[in-house]
Amino acid sequence: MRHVKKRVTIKDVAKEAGVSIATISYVLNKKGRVREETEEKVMAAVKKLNYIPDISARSLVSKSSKLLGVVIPQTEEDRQLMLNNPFYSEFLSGVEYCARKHNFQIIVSGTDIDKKYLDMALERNMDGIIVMGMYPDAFYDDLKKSNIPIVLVDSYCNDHYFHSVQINDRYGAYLGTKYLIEKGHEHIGILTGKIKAGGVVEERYLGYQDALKELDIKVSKDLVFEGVVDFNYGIESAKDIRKNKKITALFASADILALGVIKGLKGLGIKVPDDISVIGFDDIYISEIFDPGLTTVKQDIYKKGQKAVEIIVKSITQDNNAKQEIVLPVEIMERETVKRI
Amino acid sequence: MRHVKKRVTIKDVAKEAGVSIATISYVLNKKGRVREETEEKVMAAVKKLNYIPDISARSLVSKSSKLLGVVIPQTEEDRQLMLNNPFYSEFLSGVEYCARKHNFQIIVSGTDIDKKYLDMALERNMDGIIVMGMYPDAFYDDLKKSNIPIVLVDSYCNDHYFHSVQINDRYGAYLGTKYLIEKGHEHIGILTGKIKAGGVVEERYLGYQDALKELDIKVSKDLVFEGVVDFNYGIESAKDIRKNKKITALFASADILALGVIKGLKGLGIKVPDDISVIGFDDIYISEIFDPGLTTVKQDIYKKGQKAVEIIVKSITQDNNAKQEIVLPVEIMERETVKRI
DNA sequence: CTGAAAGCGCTTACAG
DNA sequence: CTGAAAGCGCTTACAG
Repeated sequence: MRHVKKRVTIKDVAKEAGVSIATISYVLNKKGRVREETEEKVMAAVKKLNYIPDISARSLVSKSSKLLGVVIPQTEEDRQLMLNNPFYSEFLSGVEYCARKHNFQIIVSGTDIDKKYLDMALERNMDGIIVMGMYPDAFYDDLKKSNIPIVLVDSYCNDHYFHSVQINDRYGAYLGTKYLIEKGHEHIGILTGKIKAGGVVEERYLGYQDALKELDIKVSKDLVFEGVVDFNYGIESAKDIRKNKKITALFASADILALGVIKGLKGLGIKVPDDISVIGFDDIYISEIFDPGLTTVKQDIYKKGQKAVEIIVKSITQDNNAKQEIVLPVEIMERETVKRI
Repeated sequence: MRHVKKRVTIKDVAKEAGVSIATISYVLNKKGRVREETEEKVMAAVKKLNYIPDISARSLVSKSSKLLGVVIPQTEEDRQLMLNNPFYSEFLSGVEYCARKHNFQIIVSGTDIDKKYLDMALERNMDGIIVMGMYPDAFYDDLKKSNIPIVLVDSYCNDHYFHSVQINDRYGAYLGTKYLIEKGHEHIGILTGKIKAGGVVEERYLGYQDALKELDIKVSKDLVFEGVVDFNYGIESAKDIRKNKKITALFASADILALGVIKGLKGLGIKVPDDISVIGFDDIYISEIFDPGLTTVKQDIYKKGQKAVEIIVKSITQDNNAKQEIVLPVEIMERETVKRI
């Protein structure tokens, strides 16, 4: 073990300033019951000794840690953070920046979706938890047992016990699919992750169906390409998509899938948008970068992160524990991957 | 303020198990001086009461927090985390995963590069700090004052006081440029971020020069396109690059720049690799995704994160404070953006 | 406006 | 093998 330098404590400051430790604490916490003259003495001593408070000690008595937990989904195979999907990176940027502005720090982690995560939150006296994505019901049950403020992001967990930030995924998918229809397409495939009850993926699938039904277009099973939400599945799916010669357009329920399938299609000699049109969902950063620029259903990912933090900050500072549910807007972002036919 | 549930403490467990709190602590910390029978009683009580230790309290006495700080560079304009550059996301995934395996949690943040960050590290009793990127000298001076284990990643801070993980950027750039030369190119431009003394960007610039000099190719100023390391500068630079009609190949000192310039060039009707060849550096995740697949100088970003954590873990567990400096290998990853001429 | 003191929940010599 | 007790560095009633 390395040698630990002796820490300058509140006692040292008190001695230096010639006051009690209580006074130091009052000044530092701006309780404002101290004479200006005393305050100056204290601040001088703090500066002189380069005093840095110990948050562990503070947290031990105040029960507040200025720590926010951020749970990011993991990839299925190797349980790493899903940060290779830029959607999560952008979200995280928003969270970090906003947290920093509010003097919170964030602990980022994946979780094995068991009670362990909650234990960690409790161990650390976390002031709040931002949970991104869907987890098994048991996870939410555990979360509920704590009374740490929790905001669920992109969760269709039916329980309205938690704060939440989300978009209307179903409506967004409807918009995207309808956009394709308006461009003259009738045989529209959907490229999607595993459709599980109550998740974002299912909602987007339903929105796709809504649009087709509205126009009396039959929703047929051989239009549905269901796999994993990652770039590789996008590439692989191209082979299957090619088999259905009727398809002229694709609604990809995530940009990362859209990007993958465009590459896969190209490998097969099928051009986007000349042969097949593709619309994505999310508007991640690289969708604009990508060539061709991806037409997509845009949501403000960064803002999502920001709002999640603000909800927690508000629920900590304010007395009322009113549940906050925010639904952010979506819109079509037209670029180069959809052709009118 | 929300009401805080009363916490189950070590005292409660002690009472339940009919032993002293010291014994509880010994069992939990596996100090192994407790009878098996007693241990069982303790574990039963822990389980029954669902006891969760308070890390703040533990940290207060043990001076160890099981917390690792991770400093990620920020964008210049808006001071957000540079997570839109996938390079940093991938690195972060590596760090998080490895930290989790070792029972550490990570606090991710940007920093305003002043003493503040160090203060935070001290406040939190962080067990280690992973610093990604280059900062002004003063920052390192501050870091040195603490005696928290610190590992510098991709820093050419000359001070060998810190642990470090890096690659040989100069050699990598040399390899990449030489690859272009071997493919028959002579007029090779370089697309780069701001060349500052002592940074990764400068090293890569030097490596580019090394390759040209070796072949007696003149390093001329009108081959250097210097801007910001982001996608947009890549796009914008295309206009300038076009002005130099002789250029047949480009060494981009970061994939994100390569991707941008390919798009920019295409907008100008210049095809890659048919009209101009491009090689990047880093091999970020989307370089493979990108169409055309980007030929690049590959480094193992994920492993970089992993190694950084391992160094810290080792320096904490082991007594000796031997400095560890790891240099990871680089290699050419051939894909579709370089043509033989 | 300021201070003495209790207490937050742990770990760790020390004693037995 | 186990316990009583001190102490980590703070905050916060309470008293004056």
